[in-house]
Amino acid sequence: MATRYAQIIVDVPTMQTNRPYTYALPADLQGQVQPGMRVIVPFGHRQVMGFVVALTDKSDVAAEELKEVTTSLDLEPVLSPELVQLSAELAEDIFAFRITILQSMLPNSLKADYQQRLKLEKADLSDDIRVEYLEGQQERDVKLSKFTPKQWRQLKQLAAEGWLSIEPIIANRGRIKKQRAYQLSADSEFLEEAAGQLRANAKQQKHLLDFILENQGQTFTKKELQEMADFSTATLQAGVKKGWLQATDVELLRRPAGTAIESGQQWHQLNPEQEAAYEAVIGAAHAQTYQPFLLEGITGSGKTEVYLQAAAEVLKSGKTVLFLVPEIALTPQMLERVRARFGNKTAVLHSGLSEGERYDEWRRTERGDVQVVVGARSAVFAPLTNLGLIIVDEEHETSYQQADNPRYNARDVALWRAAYHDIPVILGSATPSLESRSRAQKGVYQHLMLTKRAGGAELPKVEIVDMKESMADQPDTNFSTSLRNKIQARLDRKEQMVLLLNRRGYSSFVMCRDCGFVPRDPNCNLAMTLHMDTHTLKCHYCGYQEPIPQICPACGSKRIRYYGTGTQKAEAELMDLFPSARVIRIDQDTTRKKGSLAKALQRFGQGEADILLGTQMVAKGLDFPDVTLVGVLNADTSLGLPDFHAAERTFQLLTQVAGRAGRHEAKGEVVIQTFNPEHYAITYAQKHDYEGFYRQEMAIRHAGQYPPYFYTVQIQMSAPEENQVALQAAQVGRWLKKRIPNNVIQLGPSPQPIAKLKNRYYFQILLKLKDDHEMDGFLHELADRAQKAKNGLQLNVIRNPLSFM
DNA sequence: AGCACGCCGACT
DNA sequence: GTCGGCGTGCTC
Repeated sequence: MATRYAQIIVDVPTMQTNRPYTYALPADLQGQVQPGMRVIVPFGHRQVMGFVVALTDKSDVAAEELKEVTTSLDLEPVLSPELVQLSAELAEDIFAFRITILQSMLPNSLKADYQQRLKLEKADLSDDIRVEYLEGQQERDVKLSKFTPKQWRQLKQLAAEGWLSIEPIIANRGRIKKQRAYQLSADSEFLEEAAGQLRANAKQQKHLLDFILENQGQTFTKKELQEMADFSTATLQAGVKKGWLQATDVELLRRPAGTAIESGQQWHQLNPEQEAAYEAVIGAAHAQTYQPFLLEGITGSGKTEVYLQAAAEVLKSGKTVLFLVPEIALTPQMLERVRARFGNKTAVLHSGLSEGERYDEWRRTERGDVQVVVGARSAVFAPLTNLGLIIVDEEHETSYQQADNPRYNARDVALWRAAYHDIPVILGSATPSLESRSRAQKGVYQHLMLTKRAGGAELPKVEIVDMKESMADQPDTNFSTSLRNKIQARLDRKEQMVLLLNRRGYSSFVMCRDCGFVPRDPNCNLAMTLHMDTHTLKCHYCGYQEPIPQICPACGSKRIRYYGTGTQKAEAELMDLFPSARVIRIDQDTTRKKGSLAKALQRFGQGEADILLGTQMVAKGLDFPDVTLVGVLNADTSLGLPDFHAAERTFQLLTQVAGRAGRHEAKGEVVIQTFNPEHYAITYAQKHDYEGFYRQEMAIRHAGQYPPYFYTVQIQMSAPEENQVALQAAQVGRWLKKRIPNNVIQLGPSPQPIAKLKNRYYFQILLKLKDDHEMDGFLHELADRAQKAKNGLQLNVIRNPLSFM
């Protein structure tokens, strides 16, 4: 088939260019360029990178208007036909630019790096210009942002006059790490002959020849050769000269640290419930049918064992497995468990990797060296072909939806990919999202239940402490009498504890007792959080910080007090109450450094501390056998958020953290401190009753016309000027109102709960729809029009947002 | 995103 | 008269 034209998505993320452009393929690229490859094309007045998304043999653009593809960046496609197709549908679905999706499917190392190569052409160019632009060199590569437009104008002028040349350079950002290697000759005759001719005292060379004869035809890196036989560089070079071996470069794959690569660890016997779940999944896998399963299993019921055994079975048939976990649960413990089963066949893709490591893991996957990919959100685009099973652990986690553009939800992408490959997908959770649970109810997903804890361990007893009473008795402490006693008992028995406080920092805000002044940050207008270690007030949204005021800036009073409690303050109080206790604190502030979280958890796991105190991080995916007490210092933080998800999030968090206690022989106990002891999210968590919570919350969602009874679309608008957004949001609101059918509910425009962020003001309109896509046409039109809006207005359309902050 | 085209103010 | 300010529109 003649493939003279290529449809190309260019690397220009704007509304107007969000479609394929047709290019002619020069003769030498025909048959070479394939869909899924990156190419360089002339676009407007410059060269840009683009993705080939299709090849055609005729064009609907007049031939004289067509330009030719300049060159190809790849010899093999970097994206499979599956991912190319996915990019189109996903872009449409989440109102994102297709180029942005295509880029996020690849590791950063494969992103185009645009540079300009400046080259001196006439030696007598004036010195100050040479210093300014070339740093005195003959040739220099610089990014466009290196100089101002005015400087570029001058450079172009100089180029036009022939002083220097400017040539665009587009390259991959990442470099493949190469290492010197040697391929040994396989010509026995030639080698024997060479051996015969050696001088008697050429010991080293004799040694080398013997080695080559033993390992004919194989390739070793230089490092390997030197480790095995201690050949000197000179000896090897002599060998190369004589043709005994050949020097080449091999790709060096950087392996992330922490690899116990011993596959085939002992498998656990499945209990009847696990067995049933396993069989259902395997049945669908063998039948090669698309089937989503909701695996609802209480904490400690052995969901992971079901995942791993189903995965193993699928691997046996030669297919591959994609295993998604929330970033926060991607702990060394978890990876260890997977690697122990699948060893070298595993690739890990997560944000803790360096760019190079990430690229290498991606390439191992792409080349077919691995059969299992474990990773967080972005791993859903792993270049696995021949998929046999997809697993989404903790499917309710909101971190599966990316917080900024493109706002894809990895769980939904996983479902898409499973449908594409006609394979099963397991959505697992102890506390499924209402959306998934209700789909299971309707039979869209097959519902699988695990109701028993592995090894017969019991669910921990949960005590609720009313903090209104505790505070009345002893207003100065965050630790109720009950919790204090239980902590002391654990310390006496040398058992471990986990304490959850869902707020980092020292206290939540600072207020003047006399005039009520609360310091707010100038960018977001939010109350700032106190950080005692650095003696600053910080905004947790934009990172702004300033020193703690000694006197009130508003009234001059010295009576400035701290309200609310963060992890820092709780830690201080803990040390005060239990001076002998060894405490490890984990939150964003203590674990910012790569690997520090892993280290902290490892220390706790080895019993180097009694108490693990932290934010949400302590609730997810950790499994420490010796933890017999879990304390939630304040269960209300997430309950009070202005978001209809608040109860769901609170219930999920409490259930999860409660599950950390008594996972093994030791019996566990949980204490939940709260100002809302009667709230159903808390009482159902106390009873470990997901189904009860589900029924009640569904009734509330039904009454309020919220998901999962309705789909939602959030139209988010922002601008640097408050009255500008307000004005334009009102305009958008009127525009929509005229167009929505009467079964669609429109709320707003209204200021967002966090109305100012990073010097921009936010407004939103919320649409509630029965049919997810019925407004798509208007919404695309709206996004298109907004692009042309003035006064710095930005408009985002967010389908089914998981948070309204 | 760039860059040209095009229409109004302060300068050799 | 012209240089250059940045609003508008297009890129196969």
